[in-house]
Amino acid sequence: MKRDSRLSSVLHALLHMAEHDGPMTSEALSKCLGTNPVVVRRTMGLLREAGLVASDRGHAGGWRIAVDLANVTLRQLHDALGEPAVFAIGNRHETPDCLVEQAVNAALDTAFAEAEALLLERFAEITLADLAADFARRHAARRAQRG
Amino acid sequence: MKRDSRLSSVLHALLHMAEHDGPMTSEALSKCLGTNPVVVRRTMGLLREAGLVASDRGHAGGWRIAVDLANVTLRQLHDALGEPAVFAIGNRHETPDCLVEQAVNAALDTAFAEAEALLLERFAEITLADLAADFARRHAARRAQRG
DNA sequence: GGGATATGTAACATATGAAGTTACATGAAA
DNA sequence: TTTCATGTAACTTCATATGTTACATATCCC
Repeated sequence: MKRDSRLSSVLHALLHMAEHDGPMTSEALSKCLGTNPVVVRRTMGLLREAGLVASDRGHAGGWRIAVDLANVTLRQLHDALGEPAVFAIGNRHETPDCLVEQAVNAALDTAFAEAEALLLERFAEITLADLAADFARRHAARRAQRG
Repeated sequence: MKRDSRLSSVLHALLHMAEHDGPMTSEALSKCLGTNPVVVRRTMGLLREAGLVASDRGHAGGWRIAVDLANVTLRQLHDALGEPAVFAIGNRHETPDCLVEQAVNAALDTAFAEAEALLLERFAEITLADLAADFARRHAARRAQRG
C-alpha cells in the first residue's frame, strides 16, 4: 500500500519555513521536499484552511507560518490534513451481517481504537517548536563534529 | 490507500472452521468471506507455513485448524501473514540527508513505534478462543432476542 | 486404473488511492 | 503591462491489495 506522507511533508516544509526569513515559494519548498510545486500548494492549502499558514501571490509572495510554533501540535496538522486513515490494516466489511465477522470486527476495532488514541495523544504532545529545537540540536551537533 | 484486510479475513475463516465439523474447502470458506477460493488458498497458505492450519487435497480434503484455539493469538496470525505494515501514514523518505527531515522522522518514528507496540501487545492478549467465546455470546443473545 | 474433487501456484486483470504532471486562470508587485 | 506567484481542474503514473483464469498435482472412492 502506498503510504500517506503528507504529515511528514508538511512538517518538513514548516520547519524549513521557520528557518527561513520571509515567505517561501511552492517552487522553493518543492525542492526542499523533493516533490512538485503543485503538490506543495495542494497540501499547504489544507493548512491554510486551518489557519496555520498564509499565502500571498505575486512578487515576494509565497507561504508563511501564521501562528506561534509553540502552539501548533502534530495533532492539529493531522486534523488539518483531514484526519487521514491511520492504519493500513482493517476490517474486510465494516457492518457485516455475519455474527462471526461481527465478533472479529469488535475485537480488532477495540485494539485499533486504543492504538490510534495513543498515537493521536503523542501527536498532541509534540509542537512544531519541539521539532525546531530538536533540529537546532542536530545542527549544532553536526557543526561540532566537523570541528 | 487500500487496506490490508487479511487479518480480518483469516480470523473470520478460522472461527467458521472452529464452528464446523471436519475440514472446510477453499470454496466453502470463500463463500463465508465473500471472496474467491484462490484468495483463500493464498492467504491460508501463509497460516499453514506457520503451522496454524493444515490442508488436505482430494475427496474430503480442505482446511482444518492444527492447534488449540486458546494457544493462538492475533499477534501470531499477524506474524504469520508476514507482519504487514500497520500504518497508512509514514515518512516521505526513510533515511534523509536533510537534518530537518531527520528531526521530523525521529519524532514521527517514536510516536508510530509506541502505537504499534501497543497494538501488537493487544493482539498478543487476544486468542482465537476469546473470539470464539465472544461469538458464542452474540449467538446466544440473538437466539434469546428471537424468543 | 480412472474419474471426481481438492489444493498449489503462476500469470494476468482490476480497483483504489497517493502522488506527480500539465495547463491555464487569477491576482499582486515592480 | 510584464513578471512572478498562487489556485485549481484534469489527467497520468505508480504501488499494491484483491480478484480471476488456467492448469498442474495430489487424494479418495468406485
